[in-house]
Order: sequence, then structure tokens, then C-alpha cells
Amino acid sequence: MIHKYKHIGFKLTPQRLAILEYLEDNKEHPSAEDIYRAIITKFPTISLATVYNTLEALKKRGNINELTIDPEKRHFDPNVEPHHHLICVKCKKIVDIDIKFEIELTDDKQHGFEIIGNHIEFYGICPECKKKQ
Amino acid sequence: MIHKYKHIGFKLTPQRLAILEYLEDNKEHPSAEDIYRAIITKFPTISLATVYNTLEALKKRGNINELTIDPEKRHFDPNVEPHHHLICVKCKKIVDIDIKFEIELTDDKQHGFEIIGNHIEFYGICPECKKKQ
DNA sequence: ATTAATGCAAACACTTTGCAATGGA
DNA sequence: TCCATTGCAAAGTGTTTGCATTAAT
Repeated sequence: MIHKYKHIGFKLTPQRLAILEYLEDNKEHPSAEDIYRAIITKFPTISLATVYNTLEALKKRGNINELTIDPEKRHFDPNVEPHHHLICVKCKKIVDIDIKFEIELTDDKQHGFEIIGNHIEFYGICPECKKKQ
Repeated sequence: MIHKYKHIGFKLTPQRLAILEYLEDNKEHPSAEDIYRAIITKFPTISLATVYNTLEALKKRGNINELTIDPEKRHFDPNVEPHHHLICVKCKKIVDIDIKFEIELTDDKQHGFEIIGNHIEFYGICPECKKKQ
């Protein structure tokens, strides 16, 4: 699963391998800080800048997506297949929604745009937060 | 249109009136900085902190919505009716989409959440940016 | 040997906060 | 008058950048 990164221009440093390993199959939609904190326990010298640099490189290569869901900070999603998200308005937990919805804008509603894609955010209250309140 | 703000606890200062006036029927989804720059021309002493404070107060009262669409900065929308957005991936222009879509999560896809609402982001390239490229 | 990546610190952009002065209600 | 709001500056977050050192290819 690492082979796909063996291209010219993407050096597989130990730091990057640790980030890739952490991200692999990760469904938590972590922030840069989350990733940094998870990795520093096994790799005490890694810097936050390296995490940001690596995330940027992976994003440019299309290996991860950046989620604009949280106004506080950026979150990253290793799942680059088109999908949607369900977000808890209380604790901000983000869950993948792997359903295909047929939502199309008719020509007269496209405002002249060339439509590329869409993303649905569902809002709700997660079971844990429901229990608490 | 100002009457609705005449409640206990919301003082209608000249600064706030200027912000409300700027926001009224505004379809530009401005950032705090946008609002600040628009108002300072007519009101040279207003501070950015006041803009932020007022936006926060209006948000708490449900008079405006904050849009989490741009990872760089927050944008604000005086249109609090449920609606969606079409975003140009090149210039980041944001256009309202006032269409109701029937997108429901079946019980088995709700992950135990109590669903409150949803928001669709359509991505595309606007006419101006299409012309440029 | 090359050249990109690392790690640190400093710089940045956006937003929030503390507080004395002000001014709506 | 009273208390919320203002405006300024300082502080706080998250993110990016410059640069000498390091290390993957």
C-alpha cells in the first residue's frame, strides 16, 4: 500500500511513512494537530511543519482531501472517493456517508457554472451527545 | 427592517446599524474583513473587533449564518432560510441555490444521529473563470 | 552527488480578548 | 444612570515560510 507513493518527486521519509500509516483507513477526519500528536509519540522529533508539508504534498497529488467543515481548523480525509459527511453539531464528530444522491442542477440553475461535483453535509446530534443532554 | 432588532439586549449603535444595512439583502457572502472594509469608508472609526462582535451577536440571535466554505476565513450569510451554495473552485465566488432537494438518510444510515438538516455545496467553474482559462 | 525534506523559529492571517472610555436605553 | 458596546492593543490559534542541516534517491 506504500508502493503507490513511489513516484519521482515524493521521497518516502520515515516521517512521511508514519503519516501515511496513520492516515491509512483512518475514518476520524483528523486535523494536522491530531496527526502530529499521534505521530510524535512514536517519532518524537517530527515537527508540525513537516506534517503540514506532507499533507500539502499529498493533497496536491490527490491522495487526500481537505475538508472545509470546521471553521476552527482544517481536517483531512484519506478517503478520496466522492462521499458525504454527517456532522454532530455538539461535539463536531464527522462520519462518512457513502451514499450516492442524485442531485443535479438543471441548466437554468447553474448560473453559467460548469458543475464539477457536490458535497453534502448532514447536521445532527450524535448518540453520545444526545445521551448527555 | 430594523425593527426586528429592537429587543432587550441588542443596542442599535450606529456601527451595528451600518453593519445591518450592509448585510441587508447582501448576496456576496462577505467575510468580516469585507464588511469592515465596506463600512470604514462611511464610518472611519469602526474597528474590526466591533465587526466580529456584532457578527457573533447576530449569529447567536439567528439573524445571520456563518458559512464554513472557505478554509481561509469565515463568511457570513444574512439569508437564514435553508438553502445551498454553488462555489467556483477557481475564484471562490459563492452563489445561492434556492432549491429544495429531497435528500434523506434512511434510519440505518443515520449512525444513531438525530438529523437536524443538511447543506449542499456544489462545486464548479464560474463563467468568468471559464473565459479566462 | 543531487536535490528534496526536515525541524526549528519566525512570520502570517484570522479571530478573540481585556479593559478603559463611551454612549444607547 | 446603568450596563452593554466600542476601539484599541495585545494575545491567541492555526498555518506558512526561510533557511541551514539532513537524508532519500
